[in-house]
Amino acid sequence: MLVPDDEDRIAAVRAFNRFYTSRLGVLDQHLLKSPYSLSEARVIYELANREGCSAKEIGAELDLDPGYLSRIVQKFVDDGLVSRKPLPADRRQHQLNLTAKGRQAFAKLDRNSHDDVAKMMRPLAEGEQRRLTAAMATIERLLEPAAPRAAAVLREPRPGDMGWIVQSQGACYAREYGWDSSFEALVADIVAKFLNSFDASRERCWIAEIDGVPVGSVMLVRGDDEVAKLRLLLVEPTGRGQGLGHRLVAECIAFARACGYRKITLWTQSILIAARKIYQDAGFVLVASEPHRSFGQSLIGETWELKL
Amino acid sequence: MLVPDDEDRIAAVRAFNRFYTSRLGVLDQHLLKSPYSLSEARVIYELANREGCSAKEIGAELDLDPGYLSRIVQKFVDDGLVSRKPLPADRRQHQLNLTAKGRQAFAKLDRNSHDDVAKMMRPLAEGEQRRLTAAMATIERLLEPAAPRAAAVLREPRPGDMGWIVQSQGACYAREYGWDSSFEALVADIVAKFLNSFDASRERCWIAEIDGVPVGSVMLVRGDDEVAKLRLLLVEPTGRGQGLGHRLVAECIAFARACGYRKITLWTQSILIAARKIYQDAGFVLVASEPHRSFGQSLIGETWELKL
DNA sequence: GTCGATACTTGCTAAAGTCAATTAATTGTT
DNA sequence: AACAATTAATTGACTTTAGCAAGTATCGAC
Repeated sequence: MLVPDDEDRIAAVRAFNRFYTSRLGVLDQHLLKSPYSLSEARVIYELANREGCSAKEIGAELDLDPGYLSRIVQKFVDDGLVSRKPLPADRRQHQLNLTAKGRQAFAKLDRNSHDDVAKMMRPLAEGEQRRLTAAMATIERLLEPAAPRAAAVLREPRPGDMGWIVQSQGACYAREYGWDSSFEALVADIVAKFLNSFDASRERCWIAEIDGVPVGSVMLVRGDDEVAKLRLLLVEPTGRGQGLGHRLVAECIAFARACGYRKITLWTQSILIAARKIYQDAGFVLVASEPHRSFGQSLIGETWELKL
Repeated sequence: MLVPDDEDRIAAVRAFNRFYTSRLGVLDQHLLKSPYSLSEARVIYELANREGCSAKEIGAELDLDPGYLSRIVQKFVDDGLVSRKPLPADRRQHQLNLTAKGRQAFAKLDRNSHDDVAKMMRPLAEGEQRRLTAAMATIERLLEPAAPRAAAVLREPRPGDMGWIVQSQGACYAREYGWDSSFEALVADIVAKFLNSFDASRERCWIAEIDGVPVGSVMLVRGDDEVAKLRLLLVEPTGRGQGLGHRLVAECIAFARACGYRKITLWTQSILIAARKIYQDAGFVLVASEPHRSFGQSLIGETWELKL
């Protein structure tokens, strides 16, 4: 069943399609002045990028009517852009290749297309260009069913990531549970302390990232020599549903074991169901629970432990 | 001059254009089975989304030949999809509107297009859909020449914004000046204190935002009853060059005046040329300067003051 | 060899789009 | 107010683009 959010996203995609249709139309305008139609240009492009392919291949790739394509190829042969030699293996097919003249024609089309795109990108600063291509790569990866989905990666924090943690925690818990700014302050305090008294041999932070965009985090910090604390576990909505929370916690546990801690503790709230489940699955057990009033809400705080 | 990186990005954009061309082609296939051509469908879409517009507007929007468009409209009128009534203000033009039948035709096209997009998105998890639409929004924002730089607005902070300040400061100063994480820690500390002991009557923070995306910030906090401190002024690269820094500082000064402070002080570094200029322009004067070693760098700290 | 499928070709046609000339109304100029 | 220039829309003549269907040669399986 579709919910309003789904509808919003569909509408957004359709708006983008309209936007990009006209954008591509603008870019194709150069072709109107060339002696080739859009289909012809696409055929030339395919020919330039495949050595000695058959008409069939091109037709399949560009989804062109075989009759229409046949005539296009015919015309190219007549104009001396394409050479056609019979394929010994199958004499119904021909091996098509661009001639020198054909490659020249391609080079011209290619240069025009290149320049058009370059012109479109010129007003953008380098950072903006990067964001543009990153966004395009994201779209391609998501919509290309053949391509593997972008895997989330866990990595060490980089400059700005601690701030990102504060931001995502502050925004998420305010949005989803109505917590007030004292929570964001608490998180800021935690990350400040982490940065200030960071002990690389016994403490660590991981950022989960998809397509170069952070979507989750967790921290393991020293309590005392025996006890580590797991803190600030969060996966943003965009990263949910692929086991990232589990991976982050698993990473913490593995690291804690390697460090020689005997126990991991953590403090969480009863209403955070998803997090609770992750802790449970990882072997944590609930050892204490008490109501408190914080972050503008009445909550039930819970302490969980995992013996290593 | 183009460097290899630029070329890579251009190639990436062109690859995306080819990819999305064929993707849009697939989506438009439904139209082949409808009684309307792509252009006709686009005209119907425009008519459905503008009340009583003229042929001229549509032609401009869709970049259609006036003769061709005239015939399309003619056909729609003949088929009873569109009503045409003369525009009193200019009798060369006509006001075009979809009739009930026309709206029905639109509804059908719209539904088909909607369903196609919905089908395309179905295999994606919710998080993936979010990333898809976010990526599309990024592309639109970057490429839309009409609103390339939407006007920046200054607003009060919202949940997550304090974290954003930490993130942007941490990332910017690391990238641009090589400052280490102790700086990000300092910022986290400052925002934590701000949130914890915030005095709404005498303290304030502003976020500069373009298109809903934060690009800058500043804070005015209480030193003592007479002296306010200006802190954490920053405009991200994407927001620079439009006087946002000046606006943020001006906002602080106005607020400080209204609060009855006698003086604003601030601490900055000699290497931050852009910020220095902003303070100078606003009337601040340099009152002290001393070298120090912080954030992994050798810096010259400066204290500036503005008497109110 | 026969049969069905495949790779293309050819003839025919319709749809889609362009161009130039025309009309009618509006705007700007002196 | 008269006149030229411009604009919105229309019309006729035309080309290009595209798609279908029937036809030909070849291939692969039995």
